[in-house]
Amino acid sequence: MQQLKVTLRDVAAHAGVHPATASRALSEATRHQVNAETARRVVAAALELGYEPDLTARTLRTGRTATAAVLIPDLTNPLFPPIVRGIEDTLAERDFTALIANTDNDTERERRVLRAMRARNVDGFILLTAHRNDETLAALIRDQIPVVTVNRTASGPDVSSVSPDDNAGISAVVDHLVELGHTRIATVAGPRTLSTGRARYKAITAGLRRHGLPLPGERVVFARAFSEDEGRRCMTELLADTDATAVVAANDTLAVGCLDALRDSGRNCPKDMSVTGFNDILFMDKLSPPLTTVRIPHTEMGVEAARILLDQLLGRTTATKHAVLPIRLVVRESTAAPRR
Amino acid sequence: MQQLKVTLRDVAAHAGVHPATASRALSEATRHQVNAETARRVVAAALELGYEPDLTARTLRTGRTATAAVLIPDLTNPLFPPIVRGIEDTLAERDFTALIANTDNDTERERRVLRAMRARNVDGFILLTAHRNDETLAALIRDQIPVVTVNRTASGPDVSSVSPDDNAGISAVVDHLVELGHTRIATVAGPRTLSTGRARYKAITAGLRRHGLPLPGERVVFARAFSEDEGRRCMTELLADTDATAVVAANDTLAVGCLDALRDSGRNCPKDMSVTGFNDILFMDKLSPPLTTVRIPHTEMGVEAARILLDQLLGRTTATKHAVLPIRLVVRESTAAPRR
DNA sequence: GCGATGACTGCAATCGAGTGCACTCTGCAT
DNA sequence: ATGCAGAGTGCACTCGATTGCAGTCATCGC
Repeated sequence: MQQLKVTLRDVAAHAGVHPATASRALSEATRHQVNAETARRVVAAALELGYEPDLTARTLRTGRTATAAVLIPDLTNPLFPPIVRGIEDTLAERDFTALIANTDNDTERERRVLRAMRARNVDGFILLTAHRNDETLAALIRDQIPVVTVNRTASGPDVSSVSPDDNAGISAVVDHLVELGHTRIATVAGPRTLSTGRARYKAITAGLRRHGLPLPGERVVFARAFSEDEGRRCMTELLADTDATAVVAANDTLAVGCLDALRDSGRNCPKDMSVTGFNDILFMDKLSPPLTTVRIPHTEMGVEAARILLDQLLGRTTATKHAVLPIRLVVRESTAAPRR
Repeated sequence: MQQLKVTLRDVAAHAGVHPATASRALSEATRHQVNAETARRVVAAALELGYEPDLTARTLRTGRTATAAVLIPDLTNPLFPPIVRGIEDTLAERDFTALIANTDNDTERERRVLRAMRARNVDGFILLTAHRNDETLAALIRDQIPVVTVNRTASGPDVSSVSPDDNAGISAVVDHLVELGHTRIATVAGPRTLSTGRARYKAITAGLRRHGLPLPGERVVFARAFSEDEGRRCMTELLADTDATAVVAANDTLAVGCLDALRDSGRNCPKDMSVTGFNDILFMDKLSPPLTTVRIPHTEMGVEAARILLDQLLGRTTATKHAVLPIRLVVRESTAAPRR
């Protein structure tokens, strides 16, 4: 008959020592303060009783929770689950837990989440929600709480970050389209308040310039969010008045909306218009047509972010680190040579 | 200059009362024990200082964490994120938090997760991982910890559950196919160790029988897992020797694999073979062809599960409850009348 | 005028683990 | 023999909020 809750005192009693001694014997760091034979007895007793230290009590005493908060815009967006898994699995290796919260890009909600997380004494934060002037981020830095941003970065403060190589990705896309013979290339750009939106937009202008190609204003539409609806709206707007033969969307979700708009307008992709995405989220290979896009290492990004955070939490380093992970162009059937 | 950590003693001092009084004044349930004017002063002080009670300390004392563990097979499976969001949002309304963990359908991993969760003193569990003889579930029930299973159920013990109406869903699918003129209907069934696999398989045999149609052994293949690979394998196996004109897959993921296998074999869906899925996960409307499937109320399932758990945790009831949520057949383009 | 009732409030213990400090005891050097 | 170092333990307090119990004080009834 296993007891419902085995406490340190139980273990100590069972081993015939004081709880303090038992505590020291059970912790790797303090074991040397205890006689080897005593330590052995305590460990044996702990094992026999099935002792699991109460994390709550430990936290109250030490102030550390072995927990990291993960703030994401919306778990339902297929970009995030693989990243979150990478984070969770990596944290778990060190017996850390992730607390996930969705902000829906809503400032008010984000504030609430932040308070809730801090009331829970989380040790650090992983933000997939950073925007250009991020008050959450600023608050964390002010209070010296370890943070890592993933995918998106913020301007200003020096914070560890993990992001895909936006520049290389967009460059590859542009090169690919130019190689196919496109010269009139348009873009559905992401929101300028998000680093991914800005970085990719800049990369497009740079990429086209490199090939001596222009990007006139009428070939650029900025989405107000990374959503299918916005993709559809932007594409429709472009279609109203453009001679472009290809559209570079700032991410897959926008690209999916673009494909919808093309279909609705009776146009064919890729015959009438090539479309590209970014991220290569789930099922992009199953669309009609399968989407040419830029594959980013989703899980790896999560893994790397968790590693960086753990390095800070375990005190192995305090230096900020910026990881830029390699991408790969995945050519599928949404891109083809322009008609004539 | 805000203090880094405002404690109850600070609030008490600021209001000129004892911490015990402050505690009582701040809790809805004990406020009546305190003089109204005193309570007002305490509340004002708390507000002014920006006091947030330390959840860790509260937990240590009360044994309640306001936390629910959510065990899912794999967050990366698009079926789960919407359910999890429903859970999280509903828990948040009562200031509860969800702790999410992935088990990958691996017993060993599940055991580890269970221990970790219990060390964290979670108040209750929501299991999306239940299988027929579930030892995790059994352990929780033995220790009288509140549990709700979602999507899948377990055999045996009486546990609260939330599931889609598998029976009605498959019935609707069968009716739809029969109406289109199909008489030779095959199935890629789910694993028999999972309730969803069994229930839907039974529903198919029942549905066909209702129409006086047979389901001979050569028209049934059981998948070993709900994966695309298994869908592909099962469909290939069926194609080797069948005169069926339609395939009912036990869920969308299997159906996606079926579509792949059909394409690989040079066949056309729906002309050569109709295919149906179950769940209507993300992007099923964007496949080629868009998948006819059964839409289940993902988010609602999560919401309902969280509600049931909260009812138990807040002591509003101890009765188990079985919610079966309504489904809706979504006819798209992967089903059509059989060729001739 | 005195006891009783009840409304408030404070005291002190508690939850379980961790840790600074002090104490004991052994072994060794002077 | 005395002193000292150092290993090993135990004591007691801490973390912050909650709560059973007891104490204070005012009010009311008789």
